[in-house]
Amino acid sequence: MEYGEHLYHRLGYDVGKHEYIRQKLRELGRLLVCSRKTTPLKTIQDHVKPINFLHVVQAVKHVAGFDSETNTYKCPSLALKIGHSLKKISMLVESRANVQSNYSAAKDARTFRRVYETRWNELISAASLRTLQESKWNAPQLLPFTKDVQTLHSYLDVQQQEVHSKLSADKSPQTWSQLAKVTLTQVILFNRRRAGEVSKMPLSAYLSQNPSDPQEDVNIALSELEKKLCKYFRRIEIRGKRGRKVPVLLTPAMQQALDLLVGTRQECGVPKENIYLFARPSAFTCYRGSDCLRYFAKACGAKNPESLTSTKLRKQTGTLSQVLNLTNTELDLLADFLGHDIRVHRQFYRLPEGTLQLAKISKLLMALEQGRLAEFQGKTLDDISIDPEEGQVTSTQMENQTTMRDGSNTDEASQQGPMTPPPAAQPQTQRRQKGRQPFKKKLWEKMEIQAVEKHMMTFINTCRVPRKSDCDKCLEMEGEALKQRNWLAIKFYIKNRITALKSKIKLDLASLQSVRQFVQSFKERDLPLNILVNNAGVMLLPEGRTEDGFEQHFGGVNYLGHFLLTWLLLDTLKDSGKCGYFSRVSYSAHAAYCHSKLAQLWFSSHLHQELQCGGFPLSSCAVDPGMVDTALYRHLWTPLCLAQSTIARLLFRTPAEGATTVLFAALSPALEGGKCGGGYWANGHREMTTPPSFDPQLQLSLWETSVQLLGLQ
DNA sequence: ATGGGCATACGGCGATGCTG
DNA sequence: CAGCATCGCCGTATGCCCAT
Repeated sequence: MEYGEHLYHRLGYDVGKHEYIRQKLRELGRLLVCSRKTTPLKTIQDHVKPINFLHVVQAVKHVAGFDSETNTYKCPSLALKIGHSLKKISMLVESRANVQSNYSAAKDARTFRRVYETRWNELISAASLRTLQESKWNAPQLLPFTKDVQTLHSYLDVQQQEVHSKLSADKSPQTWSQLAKVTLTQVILFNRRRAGEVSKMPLSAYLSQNPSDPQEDVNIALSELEKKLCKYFRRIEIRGKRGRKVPVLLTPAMQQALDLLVGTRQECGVPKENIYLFARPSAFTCYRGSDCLRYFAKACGAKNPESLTSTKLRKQTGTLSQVLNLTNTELDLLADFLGHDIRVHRQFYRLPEGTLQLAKISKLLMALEQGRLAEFQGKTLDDISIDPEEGQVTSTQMENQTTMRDGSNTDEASQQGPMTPPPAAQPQTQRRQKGRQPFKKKLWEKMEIQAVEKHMMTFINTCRVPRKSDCDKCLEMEGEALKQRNWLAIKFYIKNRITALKSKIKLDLASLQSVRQFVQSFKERDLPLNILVNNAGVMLLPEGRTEDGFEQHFGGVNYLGHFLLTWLLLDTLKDSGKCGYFSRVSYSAHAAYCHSKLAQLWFSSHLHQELQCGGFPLSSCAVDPGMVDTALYRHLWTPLCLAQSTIARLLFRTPAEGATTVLFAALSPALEGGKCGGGYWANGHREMTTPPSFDPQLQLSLWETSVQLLGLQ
């Protein structure tokens, strides 16, 4: 209940949002019902206690129809939404407990949230999101045929004229509603607005529209062309998503129809109290745009009416195909461009959606025109303002029409906010190139660096970029020293430190010097080392020697490099207590590769024995990840490469699968204490290897040879 | 009534620009 | 060139709303 109240206080001012609140509560209700049936949880409060976390996960999975076999949900979004709600609730519970000085309860709620944050993704959202993704793969987007859209347009035009004259003669509610529906559909289609928004357009919005442009300052910024367009179309503004103002353009034909509709409302039995422009006679509601659109899509005889009703497609093609007589391919091209520019715009300009759409299309059309736009600008202005509605646009007129859309769009765009790019075509593209602001560079003072290091050293050492909250915390604690910086500066500083660090600790196993350097810089950082996975490797390299003069497979990447690395790091490993040393063994017909792997196996085995004798808390084992499809095979010849890429999916394991065995060996508690170490692991369990790999004598001699070759001890 | 879409904010990270 | 600062693109989380 409290949750509902909370929502109500936030959103309750708007009756339209009550449905949203109800919906949230219903979701929780379902969860609760399910929990009571399948788990010991009885109240919603129980759901935000950390002890019950796993029960909650169970219940959510159940209510969302989780299928453990396929790892998918029947309704993934429900699971996600419940998660969000639970998080909110835990916060409410915490604040309530705090107000009541019930600190243990508050702590419980906090703990729950922490558990939630770390585990929810893994247990619930990951699978949900994947389910959602997958369902999208399987449902290819339906694109409407250009022709269908055009059919619909002309059908609507005809209908409108017919019903219009009919209504003029016979003022019956039926005819009125027909005209209302037709016009509604036209408006939606032409403006590619959300059907819901247009349907709910209030009568007052239409009546109060001001034909003379009310915004003088905007007017000045417009070109002649754009001014004319403003006069040609009438624009009214309605409340769209998030209460934003959304413009709706009306063509003269629509205006006529609407005028008639408004004029005959009373005669046709529309109640005065009905506030909607597209009202239902003898009711207080309005027609629903989606219904009308669907109906006319069917009625107009389009080949593919379903795709016409789809929001997405209507959005892009509605206006375009009416104004431009585009062929199918051209339209596809447009869509491509649009798809790309959407993101660019959205991220850079952060425009409200309505504006964005207009700006997007204008930019896209400009790109299409490649600067030819200027030639046509103004020249054919009169043509455009006279009959863009005819629908029969000749090919030579196409550019002109384009100009027109551009004009009207930028008109809208420039009205919406200061962030909108200027209407002119050319500057817009160039601006992006040189868009970077000049900045002042402030050297990081010693004092500042110390202050940051004091708190953020762990981030630097572990190569993790701190989050906003981390940076804020640091700022708070070192407010005095860091008053010149903001959180972003700290983040960037640390990020740069990390990149610098990374470039220093690059490791090339083929170069023994690089290995030594790496170990030195690693030791300087004074970090613990618990697990060492020697996993790099190349195979089927062309004949060659490393810079130290060894054969590539054996001397470099696959064996000696690892040997040296492990040798040098052994101290750190021993200090850090526990260690798994792993060498991978992959099957391969190629001799050199095979031998180097065998060498690793021997080394691994011998190392383990040494470690056991010395009584160190370390173990070492060899792992075969199987034939993993990675860059390991990149040295295969090209034809083989091709074959590999297609066959790979059948034969090889995915990298993730291959990693499983390695991870198992690295993390499994079964390997602690070294009793089980030294073995050879494959497919998640211990396997025996071929006899030569366990010949102690051979192992020892390899060991000694390696030590000699590297000049150790 | 209910599942899903969509916009947005935020965070991560490689690439890249700018300045001393 | 090193070191600071940004950009550009992507993915995830979240809140609101729509379409059926």
